[in-house]
Amino acid sequence: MTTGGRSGASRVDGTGSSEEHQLDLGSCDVDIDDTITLSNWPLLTGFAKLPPCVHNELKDHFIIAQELDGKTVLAAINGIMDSNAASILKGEGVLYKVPSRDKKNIAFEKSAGLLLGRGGTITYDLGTKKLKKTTGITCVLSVVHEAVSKGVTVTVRDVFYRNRDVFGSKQFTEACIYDVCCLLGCDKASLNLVSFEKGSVIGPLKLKLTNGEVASCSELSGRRIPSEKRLLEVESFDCGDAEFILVVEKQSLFHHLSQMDFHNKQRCIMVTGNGVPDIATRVFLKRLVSETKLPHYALMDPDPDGFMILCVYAYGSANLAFDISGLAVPTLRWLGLWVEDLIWAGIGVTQLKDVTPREEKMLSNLLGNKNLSRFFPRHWSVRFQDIALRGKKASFEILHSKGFDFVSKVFLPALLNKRRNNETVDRERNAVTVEKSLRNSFQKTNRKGVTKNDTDFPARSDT
DNA sequence: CCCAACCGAGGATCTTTGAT
DNA sequence: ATCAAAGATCCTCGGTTGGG
Repeated sequence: MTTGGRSGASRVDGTGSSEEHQLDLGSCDVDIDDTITLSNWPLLTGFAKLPPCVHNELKDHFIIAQELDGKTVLAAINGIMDSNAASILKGEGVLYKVPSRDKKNIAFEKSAGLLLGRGGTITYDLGTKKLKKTTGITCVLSVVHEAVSKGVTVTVRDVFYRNRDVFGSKQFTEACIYDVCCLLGCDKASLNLVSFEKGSVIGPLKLKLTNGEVASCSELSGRRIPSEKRLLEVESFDCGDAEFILVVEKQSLFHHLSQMDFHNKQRCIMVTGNGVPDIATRVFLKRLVSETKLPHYALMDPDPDGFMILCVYAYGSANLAFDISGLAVPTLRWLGLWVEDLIWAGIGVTQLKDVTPREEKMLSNLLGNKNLSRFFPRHWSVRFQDIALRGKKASFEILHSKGFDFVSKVFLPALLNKRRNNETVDRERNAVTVEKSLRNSFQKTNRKGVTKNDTDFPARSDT
């Protein structure tokens, strides 16, 4: 841990609008201007929360969702409803003052990911424009009150179907739920709201539960990552002989690798969120990383969606900026796939696909987000910009043209070795070299108009 | 084909500001 | 005080992933 050197830093103004903010941590012994790594981030029980001193400093300036027990949630809801009842008796209507989740109210803090500022507040009342949201929030509060009182958990879907006419759509239901989280200052799990179990995990990992039972993740097709609420029942992780954690973008690759027994052969714990990860997967990964201290890598396609998903894992999402209960993993390393890996594997650049207008926009937004992009490792920026400039994307599926077991038996083991050997190399210099070699290879390819088959890629050992 | 998660874009609507 | 333009905010829609 490092101290100080920040005493003169300007403080966040509380409006949530400061882009170049730095926090004065005073006596706090974690300098949050440095990347908080696993070695300087104290281990905590339960969810991998921020260190208390950092949490205390941030909570004055940002909305930080906390785990609340049922009693506190009920008391908060009762308080809000009492206040509304008094307001109605006075002839005024129902109203909620909710911290604005608008993107302009979101700042980026390196140690925690994206954060929701305390500055903006939206008042939802019975006016024509706000009526729908006000009704929606009331319905969510009603369902949550009942669920917490009875000690049962409900899904977003349950909330939607109970008041279908009010909500109209699932997206709107979700927005109302997130507003209630901001209103009460807690996470979704504290409201006894659970999501569909979306993520999966496989590998030599055992989950030790609070009731003494042990759940193994080494089964053939892996194990569903439990909801945030049920994750509380996991007391500790036993990672056995695992050497690293591998985050896989999509289910197809996860399924393929697990079928090929990749996790056992490479001694790794594989996690997937099936595309954009849900909250449970992000909480699970954060906790796994914090408690096992294993190196952690991400396998994402070199396309705008892959970049977006990578950023959601590493920095969090704007939509859930209020909930930083272990959602961002800023220490995540992008293992691949990179375009030069395809060339290395003997795949021609002519096989790359065009980036669609939607993806173009997504990429320019990622790169244009100064709040976030200045924290990208340089080699990420180079590769993001490269895709944007070239207008071409790739995916792991291209590698299947080399045979179905090529990825798991030849390509990924070679890629892991390559990256491990490069880990000590100056990454900045590496990125520049990569940039130059990419330009050269593509220029050659364009000149010749044919596929370029270089490389130092190892010959297949099997056929 | 519909569902469940997530995301961003953009049109619609409301509010604020400034000119007259 | 009125009106138009600009800015802010809300919310629907459509995109990704995968499952049943």
